[in-house]
Amino acid sequence: MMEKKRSDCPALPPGWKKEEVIRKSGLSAGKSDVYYYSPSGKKFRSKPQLSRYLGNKVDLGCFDFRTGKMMPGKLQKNKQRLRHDPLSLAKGGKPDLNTALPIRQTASIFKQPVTKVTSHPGNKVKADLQRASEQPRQLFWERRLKGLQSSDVTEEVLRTMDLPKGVGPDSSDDTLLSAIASALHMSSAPITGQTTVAAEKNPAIWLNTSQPLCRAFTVTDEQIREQELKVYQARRSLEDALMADGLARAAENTREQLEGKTA
DNA sequence: AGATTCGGCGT
DNA sequence: ACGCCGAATCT
Repeated sequence: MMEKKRSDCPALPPGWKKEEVIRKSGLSAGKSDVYYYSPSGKKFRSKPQLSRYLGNKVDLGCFDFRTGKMMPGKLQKNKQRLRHDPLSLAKGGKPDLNTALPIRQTASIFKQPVTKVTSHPGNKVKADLQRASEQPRQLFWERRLKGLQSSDVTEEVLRTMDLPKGVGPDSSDDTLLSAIASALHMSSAPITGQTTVAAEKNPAIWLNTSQPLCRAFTVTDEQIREQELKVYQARRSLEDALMADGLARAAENTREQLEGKTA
């Protein structure tokens, strides 16, 4: 069989090969596709894929995927946006070519950028742990959560719960539920709701922004017991499901082994 | 199953 | 016009 021509690629670490194949038929006949092969033989068919794999090893900022050469003067748009609007990367943006900070993969519904710590002695980034909680918040910031809903795997929207009446310009149950969940995520302090009645009359002055926009509530022992029961039951059914799955897998394995021996 | 190949979406 | 990647097709 005819070996494909894979050439060395000087712009990449030793051992990497480049291949160009011409399309033979179809509407795009005559065009070509470029592939790269790692020293271990893995195939790469795009720059983002290559970048993901190489990580910080090689800066592909000015690497031209098609030609396989470094092109001084190819980097600009990505960098400018990064300086001016770092958070846009947290949303949709480009698959950053390893110039962007990673986003913390936590359960919080807010994307939390990782703090880049350098070795500069004078660097005081996050020297005091208070800073995170001292950051100013918008009044009514919960409104941004409006319309967010949780759903299960079948995309059935989960029923919201009955909640104490809201305070402020938006008091729909779904927003309030999100606000409470967020409050639980973002602070280890107790979540009490708004404790001063004044907040209802003039929220702009009396609102406690680290508490969700609802009247103060108290959680009774009875409610705690109900919730404990729910968690217990959920754990039981999960345990059952895992057990059943384990047995099914075991049965499957032994069946395959028997078939292998008799074949 | 894995490799190859072209279509076609998004920019 | 082209990069990128899904998926049909081939081995």
